[in-house]
Amino acid sequence: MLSNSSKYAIKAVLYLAINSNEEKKVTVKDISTPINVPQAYIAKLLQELVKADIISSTRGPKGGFYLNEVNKNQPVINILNVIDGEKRLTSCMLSLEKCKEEKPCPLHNILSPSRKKITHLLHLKSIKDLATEVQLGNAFLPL
Amino acid sequence: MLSNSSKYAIKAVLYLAINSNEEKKVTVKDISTPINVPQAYIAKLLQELVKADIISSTRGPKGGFYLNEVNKNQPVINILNVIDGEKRLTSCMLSLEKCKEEKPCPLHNILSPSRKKITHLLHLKSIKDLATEVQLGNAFLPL
DNA sequence: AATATTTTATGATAAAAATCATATTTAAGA
DNA sequence: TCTTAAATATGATTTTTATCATAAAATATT
Repeated sequence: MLSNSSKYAIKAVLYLAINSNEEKKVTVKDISTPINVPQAYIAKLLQELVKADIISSTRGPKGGFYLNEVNKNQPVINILNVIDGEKRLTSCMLSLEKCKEEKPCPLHNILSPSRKKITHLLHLKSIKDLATEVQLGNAFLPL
Repeated sequence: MLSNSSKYAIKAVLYLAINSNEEKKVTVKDISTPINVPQAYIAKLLQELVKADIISSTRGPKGGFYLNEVNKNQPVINILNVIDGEKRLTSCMLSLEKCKEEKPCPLHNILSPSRKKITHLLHLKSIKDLATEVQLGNAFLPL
């Protein structure tokens, strides 16, 4: 459903949402262990996320990654769009170029409502929303 | 969402559902062009599907691939389970080993109902059901 | 029985995704 | 201003997925 990369990215962003802010930055080393993703790999993903303005960073000593208020209020789908591309969740399930509402493939008719609901929810929910669920104990991020 | 292989497999099986039966078999050559999948690739997939009893075949002259009544009445999800494995659509969206209903990840809570609906519908709908939609003109299989 | 046509079994190659490694740049603090 | 700690840029390697190729086995037809 999602690529490994975007799963890692979501975990990292949620970790930052919960454990960082402008005053308390997190280094790539300190994020890699708790989210259980190889350091060199997550480093690369974090760089992409910074470039796309999903997360923030500063270099040098006392530097690191963090989420500011704007970052936190972004919809979760932004992460997926940057890492996996916009089409991953919305393109035709049979990869038919001409599959449209008016000319749907056989799977389209059946599954389109559920798929739309998924992308809608990912637009609706912000990074902060998910982080709050974790902080309230309604959701978990084990290894 | 689905692998290339399972997309191809679904297209091939639907093609057979519409264009074959015990008396009218279809060769790998005759299926590859209309579904727009490389011949050598679809050949391999068809072999897997035969082995898993999703489709039927006979060798030699006048041989080919076809769907019998049992084949046609199988749920569509059988194709996906054979080609992509059962976990592709059901495993945790963050690949957390311990993500369960009682200990859900943040995406789980939000998206689980929609995901369950998708797998439920794929269980519910048979290959014949989808083929019928195409034959009635309610769905299409363009390139 | 011989031949031709088809699937089947097996594996080679190419492309993409995932993973690892490191030199360069930036900024804080002594 | 020097040193150190951090991100950034870049690219190499490995693994997985997708694609291609072909010899062997089976079966219908002559």
